[in-house]
Amino acid sequence: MTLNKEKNRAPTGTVSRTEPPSQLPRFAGASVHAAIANEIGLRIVRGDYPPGTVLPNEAKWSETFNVSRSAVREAIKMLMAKSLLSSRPKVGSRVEPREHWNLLDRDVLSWYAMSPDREKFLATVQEFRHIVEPEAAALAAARRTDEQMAEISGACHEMGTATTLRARTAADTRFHMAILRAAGNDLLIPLGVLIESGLESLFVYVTREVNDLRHAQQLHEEIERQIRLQKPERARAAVSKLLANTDEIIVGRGERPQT
Amino acid sequence: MTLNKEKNRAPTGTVSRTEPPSQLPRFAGASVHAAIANEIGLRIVRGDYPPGTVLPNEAKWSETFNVSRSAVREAIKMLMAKSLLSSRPKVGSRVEPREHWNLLDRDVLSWYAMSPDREKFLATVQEFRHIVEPEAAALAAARRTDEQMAEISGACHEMGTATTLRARTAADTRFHMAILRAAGNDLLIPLGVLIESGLESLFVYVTREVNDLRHAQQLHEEIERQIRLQKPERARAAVSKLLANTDEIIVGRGERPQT
DNA sequence: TTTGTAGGTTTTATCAGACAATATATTGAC
DNA sequence: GTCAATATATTGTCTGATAAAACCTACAAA
Repeated sequence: MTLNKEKNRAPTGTVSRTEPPSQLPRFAGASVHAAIANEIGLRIVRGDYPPGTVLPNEAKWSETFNVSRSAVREAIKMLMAKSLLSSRPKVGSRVEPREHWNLLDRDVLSWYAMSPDREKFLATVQEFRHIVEPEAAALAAARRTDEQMAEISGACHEMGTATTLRARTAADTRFHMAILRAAGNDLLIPLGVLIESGLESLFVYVTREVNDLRHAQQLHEEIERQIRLQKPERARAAVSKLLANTDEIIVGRGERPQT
Repeated sequence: MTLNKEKNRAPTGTVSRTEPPSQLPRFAGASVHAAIANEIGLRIVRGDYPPGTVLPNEAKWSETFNVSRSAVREAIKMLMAKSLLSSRPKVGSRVEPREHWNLLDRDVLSWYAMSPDREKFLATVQEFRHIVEPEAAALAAARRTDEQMAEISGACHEMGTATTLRARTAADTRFHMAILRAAGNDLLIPLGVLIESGLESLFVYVTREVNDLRHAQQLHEEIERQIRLQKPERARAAVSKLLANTDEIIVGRGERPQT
């Protein structure tokens, strides 16, 4: 679990036992390079290294985390793949301007959600949902297959019968993702991570009142119904209504998060 | 430029001069690992290795491309960062289901655009633009700063005065990206790659008639005007109209591409 | 003074070969 | 047949060396 294996790591000559432990946050089963990518990525998104800045070089990371250069390199390659970095010989790894970042990437999004301006982040995600989801629902109403409809209805029903808030949120996520899939445009699929991230943030923020839950459930069922009846316009409107309801919850309680 | 440097690559004992050259497509200045990531990524998106398939192992790639294992590993890490792959010891690198792919990534998108179903790809991109851009224009009309407006107007004007089709397309791209930026939602920015990709595909497909160009220019100017006048509803409508016009061009001439 | 050019230096890029960790496959015991 | 121990193949990590690229410096020439 902990890094710094202290294996056969005896420097030639003197044995310096003064090097700092430098814990690298690790999740179970996650590789070292993944942990490093997470750590550096988080620091970049968080703003520790503003765009244009040159990161510490490989050797430096290698010694601060007590890992090999190759592990660091692989981590850096991952961040390059997400356009957070670009690196060239002699010049080092430079943080790219934020316009280049792939904000819709799952990891980048999660780092964003962890950064100080979490609240602004949630608002941005919510607004984005307003832009995309009503239209997606309309398309879903027009093109859904029976199989896709079953998935939507199933998730909606699970939402209603879920006993824990966590289970409800999970079903909620499935519901909205199923709609995206039913819309029949492949490019909508990656946006599922936004819904996931948004609902998860919401989950942390609020514990809803029973009345809120009842009302929200009705709004969801209305969406399900209109997609089932294949009414694009009404499905679009129903989603807009649901999102407006979520907006209220956010502005109403976002002030006092319960983290 | 060419790979296979044939340096001090003399195997112990016999010298086998029978190994195939195995050219790896390289761009000027691109590193080996980047070239490998491109090649493997393209093959995956193209469908050579369907989701669920296990890729050849590191050693195999290493010898087919005549590069070191580390170069291959770094390439694979990049593809993992885009969720095209996941890999575990003993089992190998397995292609992830397509729902996991980050389709909105610049590279993945470009691989998609190179794959056989290019036409379907273009249609999907175009439809996605219908979903997002009208709303983005409405937001831009409501929130643009004077500086952002100058950028939009500038690009629009350049479109009108461009002498080559390529220059026009470049200005066109800038125009739409500027609108996305002016909309004031950071999550819209990464969608710029879609516009880029879509217009570029379009560029390959059609050489427009002069009348088409004149009409398209008017439609763009109408968008510019409504954003300048800060009329969200009219801006939204103007973008829808432009996209509908583009649709016609695609269905009208998409049948006979001029590649 | 300015300009060009040749080295020197720092950093990433690539290579090679070893060992560790892990998940599957195989074998053996009961 | 079931379960546990062992073998095996593949990625993960480490080390240390060399190559290539880009910036910096010093110096020479116009």
